[in-house]
Amino acid sequence: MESLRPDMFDELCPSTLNPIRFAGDKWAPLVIRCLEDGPRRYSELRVPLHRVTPKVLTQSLRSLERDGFVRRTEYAVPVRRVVYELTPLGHSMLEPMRVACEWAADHWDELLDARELSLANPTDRYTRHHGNG
Amino acid sequence: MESLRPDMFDELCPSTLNPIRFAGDKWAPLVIRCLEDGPRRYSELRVPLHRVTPKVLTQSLRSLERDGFVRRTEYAVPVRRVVYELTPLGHSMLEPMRVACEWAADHWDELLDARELSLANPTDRYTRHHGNG
DNA sequence: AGAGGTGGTTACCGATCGGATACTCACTAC
DNA sequence: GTAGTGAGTATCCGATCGGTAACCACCTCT
Repeated sequence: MESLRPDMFDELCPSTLNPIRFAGDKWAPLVIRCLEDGPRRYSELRVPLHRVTPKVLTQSLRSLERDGFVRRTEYAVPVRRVVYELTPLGHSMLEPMRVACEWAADHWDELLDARELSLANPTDRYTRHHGNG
Repeated sequence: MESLRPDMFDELCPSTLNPIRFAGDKWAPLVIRCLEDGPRRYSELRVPLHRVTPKVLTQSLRSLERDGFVRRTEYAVPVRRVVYELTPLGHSMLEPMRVACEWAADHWDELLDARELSLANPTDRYTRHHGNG
């Protein structure tokens, strides 16, 4: 299993633009993708998710744990070590996520074009009554 | 094309529990499903979405329009009539939404069980140090 | 002229979300 | 006994979200 690259998510569009969201909060889908290939330590997750503060990452992990997508295991020896891994339920999310990613790959540009277009021509819908019509 | 029933969404779980979210805001996926079978008027949408206030519904529709999922068409005669319909891009969302709904149908109970279980046994993770051990 | 319908808008409000910054506790290695 | 590491917490803050309540412009029908 390869280690997670720091630029794993650098190419992604900001998630506020994301038209499809899974499992709770903003970062949860990215966390799930990090765990796709096997268990990871907290500090490992922080590498690709370097823009997420520890508080927020913990929140996200706790929420995923509560929902049964992720299992948290703590080892105390020889040094403190906490690993997170997908449960079967978590794995089952990968399929719909894959479909959604495929959708995004196919249609992302259309969406962005629509946004730019609507920014360029704001619909001036209810200002008609200012005229003398 | 059948008219939309008022109880169309009554059986749905509150959307805060929804592990999969599409296209922007809270109500957007429901709006898309309302438009699945063809164009609908604003007042038609308000029937199944009777728990959504006009402000919020309008916001949702505007956002879907900006993103190119929905087309808004206004007719002034003989009475004011505004219809909303899915664009091809909007239609293309139905497929990933279907997959996500299938996922939910198959795994919803697991998720709810996990939640109840974690509510019943809150993980008392960092209170160990209160003891004498 | 007034009632009613259609498709909204505006102002306000509380809750939640995500982020910034700083701090902590347990443990190990030196 | 001090420094470092791993895995977080604590506190504060601003922005956004969703909701309530009230209002509005336009049209048609009677």
